[in-house]
Amino acid sequence: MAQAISPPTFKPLYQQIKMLITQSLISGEWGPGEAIPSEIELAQRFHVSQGTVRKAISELAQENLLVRHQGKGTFVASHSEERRKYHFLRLLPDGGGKIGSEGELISCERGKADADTAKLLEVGRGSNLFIVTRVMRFGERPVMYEEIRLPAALFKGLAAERIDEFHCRMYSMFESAYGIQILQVAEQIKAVAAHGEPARLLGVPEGAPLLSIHRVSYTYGDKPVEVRKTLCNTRDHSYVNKIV
Amino acid sequence: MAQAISPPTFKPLYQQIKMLITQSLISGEWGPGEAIPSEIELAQRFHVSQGTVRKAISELAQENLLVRHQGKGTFVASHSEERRKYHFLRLLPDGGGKIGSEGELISCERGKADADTAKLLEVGRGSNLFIVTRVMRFGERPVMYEEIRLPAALFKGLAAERIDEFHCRMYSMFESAYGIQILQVAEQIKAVAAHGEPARLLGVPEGAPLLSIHRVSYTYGDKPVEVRKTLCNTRDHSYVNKIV
DNA sequence: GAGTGGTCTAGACCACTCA
DNA sequence: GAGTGGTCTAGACCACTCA
Repeated sequence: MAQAISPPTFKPLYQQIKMLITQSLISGEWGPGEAIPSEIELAQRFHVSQGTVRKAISELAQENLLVRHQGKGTFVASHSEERRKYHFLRLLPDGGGKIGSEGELISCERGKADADTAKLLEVGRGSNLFIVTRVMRFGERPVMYEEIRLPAALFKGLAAERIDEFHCRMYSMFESAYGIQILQVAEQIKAVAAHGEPARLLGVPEGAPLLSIHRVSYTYGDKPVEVRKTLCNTRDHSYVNKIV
Repeated sequence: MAQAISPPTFKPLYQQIKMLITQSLISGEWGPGEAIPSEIELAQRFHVSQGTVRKAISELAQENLLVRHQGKGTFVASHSEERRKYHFLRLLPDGGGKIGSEGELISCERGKADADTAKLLEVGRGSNLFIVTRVMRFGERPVMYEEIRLPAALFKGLAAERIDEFHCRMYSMFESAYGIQILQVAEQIKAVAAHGEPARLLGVPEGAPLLSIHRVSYTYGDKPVEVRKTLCNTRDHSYVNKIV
């Protein structure tokens, strides 16, 4: 580990360390919320300097795989942390104020992947899926209608009861019940006209404008694990985004 | 500079260096696209080690104020760089493919700030504004209708000709003609029903769903300098967003 | 070959946490 | 007071650019 090979395969040491730490995260050597070994211990384990470990950890912290706390240690990121709980929810009430969402499970069914979904989830066409449908309320009003598609192979034995229990904190449930960490989501947003069942559940007339969000969620190694289609009534809420 | 004051006002050295470099950027000591002094020179100027300067520069590069090029030097970010040109445009064609937008100036008028705009731009209510209206086309079709409000105090002598010449590369024009660097934008997105002039210009029927984007743009020191309201026809385009 | 930023080390000292 | 991550230094060597 002390030397890196040169010409075509030059990879900085700290990136190799980054990959080794990531491997340990994937293998579950340290679970969500747990502390990883100190920088000094890791430096000894990998036979590099503390500075090199630090650089690797800093990048992993920036990518939200790890969380550093001065004086305490470095911890595996978890969706049960407060700062992470609504991290992927960008729909906020216009008045400002807190979110405090609750929801209602509509259904949890088995299904097959159509061509589009199969491609997005990188599974075979016709693969088994769970399809979860729910409505989220902020305050009194229903605001979001969601259809969530999950590969059955990764979510073995997913039951409506489990969904119902956890469905407001779905990514926490993915983490604790299936060991799946959502790290990144990619969204495509459009304005569409309301119709049918979703319109009825959201309490808006046919043809009313709704925000449509198509999301693909990724875990370690950019592996897709969820496809989610959301329809939002943006009368009193907005999707907020900051571009830097 | 060698020592930092302790108890209540502890600020790391590299953050003080960061602020000094930012001051030089604001004052225009180095213009957009120009090289700043090398790390070694800056270390000598500020009487700190190269590592401390490096840490300051790294953060500024991450915030897109600077761009580093190994072997060449560190440069002031500019909107004429290829990587920055469409940085704040998140509406992309669904098929993939290139953007290549062109547009058409509808009007460039003087106006007064209403209460909302004044608050967002942090200017007095009733302050002078320029209000630019335009339609952007991607390919043949009109896709976005935009109303852009700019404080007249910052954009002295803004003329319709200048807008027309540059209006597809507005932030490049802000930079070169007015020395204003857009560094960050905050957006609020809703689905709304089309009506009136914008509907006509976008060629959609009354009531058709459109994506509404309210943007506030910020320059150095989080100073707001632009309010922009956009209506998008998302039939063949989507607003894309990646959350990490 | 000279100059730039990028990596890596070893070591000092600091701020913070917890017992 | 012991242990953690955070800052800062000085110095070596590397990859890359350009003339």
